[in-house]
Amino acid sequence: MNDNTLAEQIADSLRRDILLGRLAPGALIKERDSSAGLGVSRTPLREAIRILASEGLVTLRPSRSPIVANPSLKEITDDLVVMNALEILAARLACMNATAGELDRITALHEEMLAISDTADAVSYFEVDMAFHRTITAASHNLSLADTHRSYMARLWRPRFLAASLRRDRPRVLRQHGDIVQGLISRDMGLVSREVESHTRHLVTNITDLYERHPNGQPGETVTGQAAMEPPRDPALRPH
Amino acid sequence: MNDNTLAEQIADSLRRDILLGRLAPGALIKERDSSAGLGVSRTPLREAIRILASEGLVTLRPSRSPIVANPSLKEITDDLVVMNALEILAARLACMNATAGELDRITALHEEMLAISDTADAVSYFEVDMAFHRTITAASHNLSLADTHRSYMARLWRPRFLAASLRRDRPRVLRQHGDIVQGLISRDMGLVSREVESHTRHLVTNITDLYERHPNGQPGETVTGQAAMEPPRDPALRPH
DNA sequence: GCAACGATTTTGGTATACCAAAATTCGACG
DNA sequence: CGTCGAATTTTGGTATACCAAAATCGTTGC
Repeated sequence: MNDNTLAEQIADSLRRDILLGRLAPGALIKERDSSAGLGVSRTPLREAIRILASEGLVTLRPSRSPIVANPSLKEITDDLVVMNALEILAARLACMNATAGELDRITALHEEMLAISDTADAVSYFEVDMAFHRTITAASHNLSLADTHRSYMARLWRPRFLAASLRRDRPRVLRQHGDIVQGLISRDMGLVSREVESHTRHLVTNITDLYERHPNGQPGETVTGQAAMEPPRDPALRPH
Repeated sequence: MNDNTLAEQIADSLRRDILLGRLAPGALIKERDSSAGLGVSRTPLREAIRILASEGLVTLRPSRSPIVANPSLKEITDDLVVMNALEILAARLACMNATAGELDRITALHEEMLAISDTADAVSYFEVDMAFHRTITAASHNLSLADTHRSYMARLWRPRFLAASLRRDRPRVLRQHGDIVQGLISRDMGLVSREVESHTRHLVTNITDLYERHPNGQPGETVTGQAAMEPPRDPALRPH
């Protein structure tokens, strides 16, 4: 059998459907229908739904069908505030704990992002953006922090993706990333804190703008393009 | 039937067993045996185990029995670092957002703690301590932050409880709590940040001491006394 | 017409049965 | 006496069946 359990595969599949907009916010996820649609039984589908609920992508209601989460702007902003604090902490810890190899990987991702910024589509561009932030978090050498941060990244995936699609902002983002890289390499905790904070502040502004243009439901239609879109990995189980 | 689902009740029960030390760190939780022992079927027990795993109290291993988590000192310290950041953020937000009523509740809890500090047993004392910190987090008016913080409180419950049992530290803890209350009331974000940080630093020291005296497994035997011990509520489902 | 009520259907929650890895046991062989 | 390996047992993963709330819809009485 496959190395992953069925429930995890289903969670991955549903997560893609939600994040790419194929499952609209507020849509019902009936256990019988969905499991039949995927050709599996209800048991692993139920488990998958709980996984997604713990990531904030699905809302559980007592004795009622789970629905695709439809967070309000306040909830998204609240999540961003928390993720901001986690990223600042991660960056500061990375200043202290990152190995030379990790700094190289971060630098390489930044340079790749610079290289493709003119030509890449939103999807490929965003993939590198995600990898950049995730690598910094990993360099903190704090597994709990990395897990929690990953969870917030997942639930903020869609708003972040939409914001990253604003091509006019790419120069600023790249400049800030460059400053963060500089701060990490020189192990300047004050600098990285300021830059991460500023980075998030712009993100909040952009997402607020987008949200006010498309108050509820789908800001922008289904994400098309390559199906090889990186589905965020579910939080790794920690083998203590 | 009861208002809570069976899986949640099982999770509550297992959580109490783990946190009070009735289930030793590293102990196997076999699905068949445990479910039979509780007189329920495997399905809700499985779900309960996933809940506890998401709280970090149980470790899942592929195709092997789940075991009670047995975190290393580094993992506990890592968790404390994250919780510290979350508490600082919560306290700063509470400075901005707390209502007068919430500040009153926080003050009342602090005064209750002062009143019972000489007479109370470890369990009752710790209950108030938990409530104090949880109320501050709630006053941040950021639900995600409160949930995430609650999760870290849960997984750090046992080390925190053992540290709080050190009676010699109570005067310092009470003084720091008083400073935090003052900072909140005067909405002085700098003050509360410093005090929360210092609070956590002492906690890390105490837990490190305890851990080095009892490296693995049980530092201190099963918690006895009243069975009415507050079992931490599982993270509330957020009705968006 | 319409509102209140009850039968039917739908749906999540739980129990049970089955399957396939993984662990264990025990005997054959060196 | 030790070691390797196959049969057996144990155990987590999955499918299916059953139950009880909740929602839906049709009916009835006003």
